[in-house]
Parts: sequence; structure tokens; C-alpha cells
Amino acid sequence: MTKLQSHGREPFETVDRAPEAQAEGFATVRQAHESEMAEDYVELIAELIETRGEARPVEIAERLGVKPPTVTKNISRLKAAGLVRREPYRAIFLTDAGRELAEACRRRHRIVVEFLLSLGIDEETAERDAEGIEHHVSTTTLEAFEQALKQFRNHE
Amino acid sequence: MTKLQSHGREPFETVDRAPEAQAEGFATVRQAHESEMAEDYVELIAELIETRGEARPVEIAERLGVKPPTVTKNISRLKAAGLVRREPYRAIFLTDAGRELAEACRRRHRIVVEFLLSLGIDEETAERDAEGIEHHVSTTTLEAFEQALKQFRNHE
DNA sequence: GACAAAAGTTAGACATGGCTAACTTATCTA
DNA sequence: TAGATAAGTTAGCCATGTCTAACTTTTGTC
Repeated sequence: MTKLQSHGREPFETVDRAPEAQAEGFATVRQAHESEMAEDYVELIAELIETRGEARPVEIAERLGVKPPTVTKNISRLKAAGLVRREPYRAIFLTDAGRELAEACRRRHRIVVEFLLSLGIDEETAERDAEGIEHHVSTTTLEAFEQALKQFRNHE
Repeated sequence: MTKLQSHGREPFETVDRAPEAQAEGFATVRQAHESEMAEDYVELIAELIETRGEARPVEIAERLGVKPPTVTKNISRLKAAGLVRREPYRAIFLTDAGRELAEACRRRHRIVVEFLLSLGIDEETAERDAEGIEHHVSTTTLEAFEQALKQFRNHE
């Protein structure tokens, strides 16, 4: 399980990556930021539909900690992106695409949270950090988290 | 090492957090986004000064994958924030505050990368994901990562 | 059913962090 | 040292995501 020393370099040594690789990394982060809003919203909408029966702007605003006009604007962006269905003044529904995205996000979110918990981190912190981390976890890393979780479960 | 079952709930169960707690979490993420630019820049500037002797906008632009005018604009923001010293058309220097921030960021970055590597993730992915993850890792989580790293090192 | 309260929208502002085009300054080299 | 090239800046544009103030629609209650 520990590849640490097998990379042929000391831990904590600064890696000198090719500038293009580094640039690509930052580009990836910027792209992630662009999809964060959509991901947070559909994830929350799915959660609200499940637990509350419907997703209402006022509730979304409260949960996200933003004001209602922000939600209105962002929901219409999601509508334009084909992720939600919606009539003015009515509740918000997910399209198939929205539901798929929501499912993927919720799965990823759960894995990140569980992984952090398995490190002994408290729930509040795990949830809070996961909110930020989840958008930057590649498939590779997510699989590694799942793998590590399995290990933890076996060894307890 | 595994607190997983001791939290008194099933793994992969959706947590129903208080709306305010959830909102606070999203607020934390938004705040992190605001400091990301500064952190990425000072981190990179420190790296360039160390490896290249000086930090030049053209190099920063190349490494971050942005255009030179973007760098100019952001550097003046950093200057306004007291993180860098700088004369027009000259190289960029860190202030004491900038150096401190850079050090903290680089340390955090290294820990995140090492931690991901210790999970068996390849270097390219580890670096790339760390770039995004590092800004959302609380002190608590960072400590947990360090702790886990120590464990891995002992057990290999 | 009318009216008050709650929910939602619209309009317009602002900061952030990208960009291109055009200009200025610095550096290199013949 | 002059001229070309590279580096850096300025101006002005755009999208994102937030806000407040004011308005409209819906809901709930008497």
C-alpha cells in the first residue's frame, strides 16, 4: 500500500514539473470551478427532493447561504444547461442529465466524506472540507479513496 | 486508525445537516476561492525565486497557463494586499507576509501530494489533484493527512 | 374572497479573474 | 549603438456569481 519510497525520491522534496504540466493542472482547477456551481445545485436539489419532496429556491438559498436572487439567476443557468426543468414560481425538477450528474456528485461526496471520517476527522470538518475537496478529486483519486476505505473496513 | 463505525451510523448514509451548518460550509468554500489566486501566485513566486533566481511575469503566466495581462493585473492585486513588492517591468519579490503565506502553502501542498502518493496515486494525478484540493484542506484535515503519512512510513 | 405574508423574480450594481489588441519598455544581437 | 525581439503594461471587453431594492406572484388565513 505504500508507494512512498518507491518513487525514487525523498518525501517532501519539491517536484520540478514541466511548465506545461503545471499549467494544465491549473487549467483543470479553473475548469472544476466552472462546474462547481452546477454540481452544488443539482446535488442539493436531489437531496431536497428526496428529503423534502420538492426543491424550492428559498430552501436552496438557505442551504447554500446565498440570497434568493442568486438562486433564481443560477437556476436559469442550469435550465439553459439542460440540467433542470422549471416553470417560474414553481418547484425545481431535475432532467435526466441533472439527475445523472447529481447521482455522480452525491456518490463522490459520500466517498470523500467517508474517507475523511476514516482518517479520524470529525463529522463537521469532514463535511465542510468535503464540500470543497470533492470538486477537485479525479476518478483516479476517488478510486484510491474507495480502495483505502475498503482496507480500513477490513482491518477494523 | 479506523473511527469508521464508531460514529454510530452506517457508512454511506446521507447526513442531514442543519441548514446553517451546510450554508457555513459553502461559505467556507467561497472564501477559499477568494484566497486561491493569492495562494497560487505566492506559492509559484517562491518556487520560481528558489529554482530560477527570480520571478518574472512571463514565467508565471506560462506556469499558470494564463496570459501575461492576467498576471499583471493579479500581481497588482497582490501588491495591494501587501504580499509582493514590485516595480513596473521588474522582477517580483515577496514581502515578509508573502513569504510566510508561500511557506504555509508549499508545506500544505507537499503534504497533500505526499498523502495522495502514499495512497498509490501516480505523480501526475497527485500533483494535479493537489493543486485543487490544497485550498480546501482545513488544519484538522491536514494534520490527519500528516498523521496517516507517518503511519504509512512506519509500516513499510 | 380579500388581504397579509411569504416566496420568487427582475433590474442593476459590483468584484474577480479571464481574454485580445495595441502600446511601452527592456534586452539582445548584428 | 540601432533595430529587432521579447517582455510587460494598459485599456477595454466578457462571464461568473454574488448583492440590494423594488416589484410580482403565490400561499395561507380570517
